[in-house]
Amino acid sequence: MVMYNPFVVRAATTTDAFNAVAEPRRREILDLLASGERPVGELVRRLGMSQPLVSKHLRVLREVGAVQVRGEGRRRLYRLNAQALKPVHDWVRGYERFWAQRFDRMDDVLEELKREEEGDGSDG
Amino acid sequence: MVMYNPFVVRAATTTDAFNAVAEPRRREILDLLASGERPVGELVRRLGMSQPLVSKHLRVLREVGAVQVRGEGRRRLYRLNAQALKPVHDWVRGYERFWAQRFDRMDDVLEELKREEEGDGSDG
DNA sequence: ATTATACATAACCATATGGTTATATATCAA
DNA sequence: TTGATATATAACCATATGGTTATGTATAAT
Repeated sequence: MVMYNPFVVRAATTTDAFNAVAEPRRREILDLLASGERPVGELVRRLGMSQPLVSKHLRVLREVGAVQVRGEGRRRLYRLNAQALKPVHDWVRGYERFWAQRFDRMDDVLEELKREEEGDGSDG
Repeated sequence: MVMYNPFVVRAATTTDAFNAVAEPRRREILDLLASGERPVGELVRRLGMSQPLVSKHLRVLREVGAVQVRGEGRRRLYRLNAQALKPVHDWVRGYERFWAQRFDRMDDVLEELKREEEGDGSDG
């Protein structure tokens, strides 16, 4: 009879690449930085979010290493550090075979289609 | 002078594959289901989490389509539906080139190593 | 020295989240 | 019918999160 401690220190969730990337606006930021180093102000303008919000998201991204900063005058230039996203890539790549498989095994494809047609009927 | 509405209906965050996958225990569940259909009880035993918690996570996974259920007697058999993870795969794949590049451009590799050595020094 | 710009932080708020315990519901066994 | 098993839900709680409006801090411009 295992006891499940309540409220035990919850592992901070924003502290890994998966969570950093879970937030759509952060993905937007990364997508923008993918084309090159950018100052905060430009992100603000191009993404249409408030400056503090952009800064907050950038902080999260910085903390997981997905971006790096460099000060230039009064501006801060952020650049992508894609290495930090590799864990996500690696993990999800493990599932590649599942959608590749569909083209290998015809009967699975048919089963799949049949199921999709029926709907899963599992809600409620 | 754009006004940023406060507290405008926040897009439910658990409602897409990215967020479903951001939670480590949900990844564990998926990883387990990758090897085949499993009843809830087995997930509970193998993962050592409480039954209600597993059910809750399964619900989230179900809602984003990452798993599907099938009732068999009093048990509910869950199986992976990896298709739902494809958006994550597709997105992160866009960044592949960044770590592939490291082997193409030697000077970038060296720069990268130097930076890693120094730490990013961007905190505070 | 003063003002303006660019950005980061702080303080705050409503809501979402992960977890718990207790309970309801459906099936199987006696 | 009664009881046990398997799972889902409800109710609840502490904390994390995304967002806001100030405000602080460093650099540039006057």
